[in-house]
Amino acid sequence: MPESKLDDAEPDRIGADRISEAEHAVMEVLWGEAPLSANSVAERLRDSQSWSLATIKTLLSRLLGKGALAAVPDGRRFLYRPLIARDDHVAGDVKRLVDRLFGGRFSPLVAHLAEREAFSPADIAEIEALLKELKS
Amino acid sequence: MPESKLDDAEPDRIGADRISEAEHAVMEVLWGEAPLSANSVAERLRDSQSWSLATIKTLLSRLLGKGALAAVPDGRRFLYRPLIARDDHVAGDVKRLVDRLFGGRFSPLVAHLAEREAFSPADIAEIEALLKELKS
DNA sequence: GTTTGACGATTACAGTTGTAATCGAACGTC
DNA sequence: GACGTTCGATTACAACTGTAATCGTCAAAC
Repeated sequence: MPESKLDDAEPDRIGADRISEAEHAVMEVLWGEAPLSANSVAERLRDSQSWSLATIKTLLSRLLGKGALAAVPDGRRFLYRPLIARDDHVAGDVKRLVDRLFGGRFSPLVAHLAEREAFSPADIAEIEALLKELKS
Repeated sequence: MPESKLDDAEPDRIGADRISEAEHAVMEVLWGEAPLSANSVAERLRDSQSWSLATIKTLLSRLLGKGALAAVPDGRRFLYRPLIARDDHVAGDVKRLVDRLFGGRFSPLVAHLAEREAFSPADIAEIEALLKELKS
């Protein structure tokens, strides 16, 4: 039998692994600016988190292991760069939540938001504009 | 100083603990029908999950520990009943996701959904109806 | 009344996550 | 060229999760 195309049957495709919350914070930095050294990532995180440099390096390693990052050598260190698009990752997370909480349907999520008064009038206007564009 | 109103400063309020994915499946059953014995919960889950009864009992215990369930004695066993409202739990989960992925703002989430073509025309109509009601 | 089930409680155990300390190799400094 | 510094890599370790097996006890059936 001929070798499969790298399409669906391959479970270890890029970005397949889950990204944890702490890891996400690291990805967020690199989605904003890349490639960066471990130190630079740490600098960018200094305000929002109080992690030791060691912790951040652990997270970078794990993200490498998960295939979420690439590391290109730069002298004796590495520069890290995201391998997965932020948008794809976000879509996956949102989908998992919607599957779990809303039976896989998206509009009940919006209904939920509406009911819980999460929308300001400005939000509503914004969303209506979005929808209008979708319809056109 | 007078005791705080049970408002924001109290971290160990009901439902404070995170509910994991497997636990959520159990809660889902009990949100649909309660109180139920461990066995009944297992029956309701037999289709969707392939967990041993022991596993489900573990999950029930953990949910008890987290304060998400109450167990009322019924003869020599217990009947379990949710202590947290599904809607509140969902709201918490959604909020965490929105905080993590969309800077805490909800409309970007809707924008994301719109961009990723998650909405059918029927969805769009539904959401527009929702928004119209919100404005009224 | 002793065996057999049915229950909850306790214990198990590997994988993930949060959070690091430590190790070993290379680099720059004096 | 020995010495501290700087990296990544390895190891650590507790909490949480997924997934059970086992234990002790009470009740039902003989």
